[in-house]
Amino acid sequence: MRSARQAPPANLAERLAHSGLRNTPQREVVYNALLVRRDHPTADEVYTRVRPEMPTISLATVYNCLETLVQCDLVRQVNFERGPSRYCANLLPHAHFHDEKTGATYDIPLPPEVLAHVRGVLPAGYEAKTVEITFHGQAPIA
Amino acid sequence: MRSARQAPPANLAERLAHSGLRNTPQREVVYNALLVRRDHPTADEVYTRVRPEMPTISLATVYNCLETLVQCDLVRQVNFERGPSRYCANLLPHAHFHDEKTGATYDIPLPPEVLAHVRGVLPAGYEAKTVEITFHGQAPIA
DNA sequence: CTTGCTGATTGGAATGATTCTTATTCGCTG
DNA sequence: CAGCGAATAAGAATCATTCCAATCAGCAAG
Repeated sequence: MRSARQAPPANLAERLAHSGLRNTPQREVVYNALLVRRDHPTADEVYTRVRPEMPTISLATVYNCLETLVQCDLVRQVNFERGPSRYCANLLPHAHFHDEKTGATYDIPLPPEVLAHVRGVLPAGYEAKTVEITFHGQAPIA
Repeated sequence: MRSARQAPPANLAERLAHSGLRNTPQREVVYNALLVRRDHPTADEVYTRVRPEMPTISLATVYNCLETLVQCDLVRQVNFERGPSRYCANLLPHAHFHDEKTGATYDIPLPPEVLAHVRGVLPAGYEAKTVEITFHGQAPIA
C-alpha cells in the first residue's frame, strides 16, 4: 500500500535542485501537507496544519515555501474572487468547481480534447501559456 | 455605438428598479464610465475617471455602485490572481485573456458550443451557475 | 576546526485592496 | 412637507500578503 505519510517527496529535492534551490525541512513539511490532504488549503491553513510537526515555522516561511513550490511547478495556486489563495498539489490538467454554499473546492479532470477545444477560441496571435477554468455553483450533496 | 447594438437591453434605471434599488447620479456616472472605456478598469481607476465629472464622489461609493451593478447583472467582476478586481460591462459570454507582460485584459468571445463542451466535463450532480475561463499569456503585439 | 559565503528562515512592520462604521443626506410615499 | 429607509461620504478597520532587517544553516576553502 502506498503511504503518503512515509513516501519521500520524490520530486521535491529533484525539482528544487533543478531550479538551483535548496531543499529544506520547511519546504518538505509544507509540500507534504499539500500531498496528505488535498482539499485546497489556504496559506494560513497550511500553517496551522504544519505547526504541530514544526512549531517554530513562521507564516512568512509558509508563504515563501508555497511560492517556491509554485515556481517549481509542483503546486498550483488557485484563486476565487478575492478570497485568500489556495494551493493544490494535483498536477494533472483539471478545472475547479467552487461550491458557493459550502466554499469547498473540487477538482474536475479536464480531457485534452476539451482543453484543445477551449484553446481553439483564441484568435490568431494570442499565445496562451495557461488556461484556467472555474465553475461556480452547487456540488452534489453526497 | 457598436456595442450598444449587440448588448441586451441594459437600461440602468430599469434594472435597478427591477431589483428594488434606486437610481442615483453616482450609479449612473459609474456605470457610464464602464460603458465608455471598456478596458476592465479597477475600482480605483473608475474613481479617478469619474471624479472630474463628480468631484464629491467617494471611493467607498464607487465600490458600492460597482457591487450594485454586479448584482443587477449589468457588470461582470473579473479577478486575476490576487490583483485588484476589475470590472467589465460586456454581458455577452466571453473568456478573458490576460497579457502577462502588459497586464492588459482582452475579451475573447465564447461560442455557445464551446461553453456547452466545457460544461460537459462536469460529472453528474454538479450544477454550475457560471463558468469562468481565463487565459494567461502573451497577446498579439498589434 | 574556523571562516566566509549564499540562500533560507523569522518576526514584525508595512502595504494595499476592500469592507465596515457612523453620521449625514437624499428620494419617495403618504 | 414630514418621515422613513436607502444611499452616500469620510475615515477607521480588516485581512491577506509582502517587505525588511537580522539571524541561521549548510557547505567549501583555508
